Amino acid sequence: MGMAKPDPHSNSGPMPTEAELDILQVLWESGPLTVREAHEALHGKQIGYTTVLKQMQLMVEKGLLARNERFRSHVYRAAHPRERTQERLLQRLMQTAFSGSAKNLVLGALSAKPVSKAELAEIRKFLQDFEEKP
Amino acid sequence: MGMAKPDPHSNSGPMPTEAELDILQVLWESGPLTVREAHEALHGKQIGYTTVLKQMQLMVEKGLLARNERFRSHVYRAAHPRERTQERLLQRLMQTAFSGSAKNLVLGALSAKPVSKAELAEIRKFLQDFEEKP
DNA sequence: AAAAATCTACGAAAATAATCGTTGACATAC
DNA sequence: GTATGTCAACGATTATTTTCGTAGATTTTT
Repeated sequence: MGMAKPDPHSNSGPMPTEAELDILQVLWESGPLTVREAHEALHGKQIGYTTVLKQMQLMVEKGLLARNERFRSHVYRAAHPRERTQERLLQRLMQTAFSGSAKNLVLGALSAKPVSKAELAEIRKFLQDFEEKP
Repeated sequence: MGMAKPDPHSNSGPMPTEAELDILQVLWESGPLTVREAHEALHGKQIGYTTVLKQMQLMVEKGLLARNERFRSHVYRAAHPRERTQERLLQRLMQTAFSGSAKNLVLGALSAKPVSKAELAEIRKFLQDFEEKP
């Protein structure tokens, strides 16, 4: 029998798409926002206001965002904490591109972009805590 | 002025999609294959033969695969080494989900899946080499 | 050599993602 | 209170991805 692979999809809710991640990103960074505010935060992307609106409405249906309709301008927030979503995306990438190897993913990430000394130190500290309590 | 962000898209060729990665995966692992062989390697996915064929043909057009037509059954191979593609995918994920922070991505990966002691050791060794020559 | 199997090529459908215009409700400014 | 601006809702369009059926060429089996 083969090992059962962890399936990041089957967990609650769908994966965010590329465009959806742009929106989640600003919500994670700024906290709850109206559509207008989110649209402004995304102005670099050259996206129409109604596009962002529609996208955010769909994301509510998908369970990616939650919204408060108490005010005339609805206020949207990410339905899940950043870390949880990041983790699921990593699981998927680990499966689809790294054959499930966390080690290779980590090494790849370290090669993909220069990391500052301070950050390297943090990573090593984390590794240490990690080995101490298995 | 803001920093110019590295754009993993602008590099040569498009990013592989989800289904395309399944195919690349088997080619990276097994070396060059015919469509039939690739299809068999993918039998767990319940995909039709012509689907895989078409997919691989499109991937040649996109520059993701190369093929040798010398034989009746064309032989396909990945156009780029695994590491290169992995790196580009990581760059993208780092941008879209981690605000560009390699450190957070690495820490996330370490949390996302338990890593064996041996692998942790490898990672630490890599980190060490890394700090020595900056 | 006829029949069956195995390929590629091609077209097009189905599914998913991203985009925006228009409308009507409501609010604010005049 | 009429005009102007802002908003959510909805429908539709376009682009991209995934899927497969069918046809025609070539090889293999009988």
